[in-house]
Amino acid sequence: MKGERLGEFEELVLLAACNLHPDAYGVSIQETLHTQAQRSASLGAIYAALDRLQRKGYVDSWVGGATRQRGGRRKRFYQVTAAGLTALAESRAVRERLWRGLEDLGLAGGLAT
Amino acid sequence: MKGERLGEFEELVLLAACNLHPDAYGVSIQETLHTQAQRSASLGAIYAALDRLQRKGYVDSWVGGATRQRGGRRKRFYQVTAAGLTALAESRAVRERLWRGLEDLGLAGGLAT
DNA sequence: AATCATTTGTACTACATTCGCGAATAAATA
DNA sequence: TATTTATTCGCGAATGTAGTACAAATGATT
Repeated sequence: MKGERLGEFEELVLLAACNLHPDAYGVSIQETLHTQAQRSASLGAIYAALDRLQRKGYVDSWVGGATRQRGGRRKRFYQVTAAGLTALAESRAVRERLWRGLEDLGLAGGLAT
Repeated sequence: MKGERLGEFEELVLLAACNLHPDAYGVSIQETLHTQAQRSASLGAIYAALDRLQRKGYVDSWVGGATRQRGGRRKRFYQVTAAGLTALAESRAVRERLWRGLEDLGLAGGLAT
C-alpha cells in the first residue's frame, strides 16, 4: 500500500469529522464544511473521501441505530483514529514550517522584486 | 476553466517557491521540498505542478540567462503572484479555523470516547 | 574552431489516485 | 406504499507521480 497521503479535500473532511465528534456522518460533515470552511461539496464527494480515509486507516465507522425521526435511513458515523490525528498534525506541521520560513524572510506583505 | 483550487502538492510547491524567492526553479524547489518538507518528489511532478499553477495565475515564469557553471541548460525561474499568495493565505486560514475548533473542544491529546 | 562528451535543467508521456457530481439505491416511519 | 433521510455507485475531470526524452550550456578532444 502506498496511499497514505492526505489529499486537500480529505484533509478538510478529516478536520470536520474531528470537529463534529462524536456526531460525524455524511450530512453533518457537509454542513460543517459549508459553514466553517465556505466549501460546498456534494454528498457523493464526501462519502468518497470518507471511503478513502477509512481505507487509509484514518477513520473508523459504524452504523448507528434508528431514530424517532419521520423517515430516514440509519446513519453511518465516523470517528477519526489516532493515525488520522497524526497525519493531520504532520501535514499541518510541514506547512507551518514553510510559512515560518516566509515570515523570516519578511514577505508578509507580498513578494518584493 | 473551473480549476482555481490548490491541490495538496501544488500548495507545497507554491510555498517552496515563496521561500526560495527570487531563486525558485525546478531543481531548487525539489531540494527545498526535500529538506524543508521531508517530501521527495520527482522533477516531472514538480514541473507538472508548476504548469498548473501558472495556468491558474498563481505563478509567473521566465527563463534566466546562462551562467558560468560547467554545463547546464538555462533555468526557468518562477515567482509567486499576488493571487498565489492570496490563495495560499486563504487555504491556510480555512484550516486554521478548523483547528481552532478542535482546540476549543479540548481534543489536543486525542479523541475521547 | 568544430565537434563531442558531460552536465544541468526542462518538457513530454503515460498511468494511478483523488475529486466531485448526479443518479440510483436503501431503510426508516407515518 | 408514499415520503423522508441517508448512503452507495458510476463516471468524467483534475491532480499526483515516475520515467524518459529532449535541450542547451561548457570543457575537452582533435
